[in-house]
Amino acid sequence: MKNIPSDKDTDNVIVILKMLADKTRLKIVYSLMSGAKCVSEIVAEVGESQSAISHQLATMKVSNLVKSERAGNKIIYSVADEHVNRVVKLCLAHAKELE
Amino acid sequence: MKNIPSDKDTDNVIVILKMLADKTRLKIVYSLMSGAKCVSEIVAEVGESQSAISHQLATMKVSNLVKSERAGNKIIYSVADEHVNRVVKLCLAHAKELE
DNA sequence: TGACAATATGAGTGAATATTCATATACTAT
DNA sequence: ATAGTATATGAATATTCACTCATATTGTCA
Repeated sequence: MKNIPSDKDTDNVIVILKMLADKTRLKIVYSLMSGAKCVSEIVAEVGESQSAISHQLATMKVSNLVKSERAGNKIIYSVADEHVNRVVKLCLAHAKELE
Repeated sequence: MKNIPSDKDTDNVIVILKMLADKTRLKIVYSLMSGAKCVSEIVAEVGESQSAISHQLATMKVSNLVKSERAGNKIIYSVADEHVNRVVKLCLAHAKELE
């Protein structure tokens, strides 16, 4: 790396990496990669408590990994940024090669 | 995501993401992305203590992010896997878009 | 061999954070 | 209004982990 990234860029990189580097949050992203879902659907797919999922969704939203929108009774979450999908897929390719 | 990744793949994804999601380790990778370097050079570039860098290099080696080779008095570290470079670059592209 | 340089490592401490539990808020339908 | 469903949130706890300090190891050179 010739041009060392700025501290600001570095901090932003760390935000997205830290968000994805947790099993619960990564599974949430897996779940949302096949389409937007409400919280209870995510809870069912990921298999953690409603509270744990809700807490994580809140931090992921603050970190701009997901966005949300109300639909009546429910809140629909979706992946906020195509980069998130690409990072996950790239890491999965890496993981496959380790097999 | 139609095919949910296996637990094993997921764990491996988390390993690489967790390794990169730390400022000291990310700076080490930045440093090594411009070429292999000995520990004291990395210490000088990253600006953390020799002990801190050495500890981190050890964990990064166990996690297969870097590899090392002795050259006389010194130990030369380098990035172990092209995926590492690509993940970092992709995240940097993401960071730039946030500006 | 002895002094020095480069790197590694073990123990201890402090900070960050993921989950649980209990409860609050917001919307729907009767 | 009331009950019920969906989601959010505050506090407390437990765990993880990055750094420091002190010291050990390994190699070089005179």
